[in-house]
Amino acid sequence: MLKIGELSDRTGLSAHTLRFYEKHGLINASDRSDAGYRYYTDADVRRVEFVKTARNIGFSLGDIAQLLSIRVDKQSHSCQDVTDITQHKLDEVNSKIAELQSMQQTLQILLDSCCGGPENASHCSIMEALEEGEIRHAARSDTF
Amino acid sequence: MLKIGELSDRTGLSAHTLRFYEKHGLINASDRSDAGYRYYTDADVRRVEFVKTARNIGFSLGDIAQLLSIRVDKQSHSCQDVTDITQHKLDEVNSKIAELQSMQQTLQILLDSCCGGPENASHCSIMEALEEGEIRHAARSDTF
DNA sequence: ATTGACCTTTGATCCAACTCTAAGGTTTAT
DNA sequence: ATAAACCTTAGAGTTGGATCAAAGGTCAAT
Repeated sequence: MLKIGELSDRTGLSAHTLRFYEKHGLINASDRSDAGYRYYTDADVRRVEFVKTARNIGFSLGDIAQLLSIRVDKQSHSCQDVTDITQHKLDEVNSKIAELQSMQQTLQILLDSCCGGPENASHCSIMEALEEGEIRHAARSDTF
Repeated sequence: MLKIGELSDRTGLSAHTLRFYEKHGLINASDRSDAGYRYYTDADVRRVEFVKTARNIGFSLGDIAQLLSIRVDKQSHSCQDVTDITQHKLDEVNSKIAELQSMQQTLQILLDSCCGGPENASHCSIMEALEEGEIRHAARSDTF
């Protein structure tokens, strides 16, 4: 049985983060000491590693909660349940990429249009473009 | 002279947002009524439009503050000052894209590996991959 | 003069995913 | 027995960009 600090060492997640995940229902200590110390089993370690892997891929904590609920009862869930979550995430990622690529293009065009030199900015074409408006029609949501 | 609601109508930014931008030093009313009502000039409208354009491109409010300080005294700034900000933003966007593309690849591989059908998830290859760990080594920062 | 639309301010709330603090209790090794 | 290193909790703070609420003041038209 591991204490939280040992689980932290083993997984690379801080004790703070482990408690935070517990508060959000992702993990749980299998046992507690009389004084309330959390004690973790190997199964708990595997669960935390699962969470870590999913988080590294980019799943949100909400997604991970869903994946975990499938994990504990695989019999009652289908592969489609799993691919639905995965596909949804992929859709999110793809639309984010599209948005960023639109920004990227705009920024590159601006950079290409400007000398970037030590001349004063009175006739800087980037500043003029910003003044003009009408630079792009791409969607903007919450990027940065 | 426009009141804040009229400026809001004209720019499409809410009065809330305009006050918020003021609080963060991006804009300012040219005048105030005795009662404290904000009054805006055409020059103020142009400044707000500048902010809007820059924000649409993806610049942060901090970036925009820098661009605005160049805008009010172009003589004292060089094109390089402007391209520095723009290049920095482009770098940010590019690294974000790279990160998302890495997620995209991983998610696509997962999806390709799974039947996605109504079979129960006991041998779902996505679940197995998450269980295994060792899926990817890409950087993760704050995506989503 | 009264209605209704507008305006003012400060400060709270939201999102995600942590990250940290304060104030204290426990365990372990010497 | 005491000190170091650990653990506990509730709750606040962080980031960025808004968005809203409360409680009240003002303005234009009737």
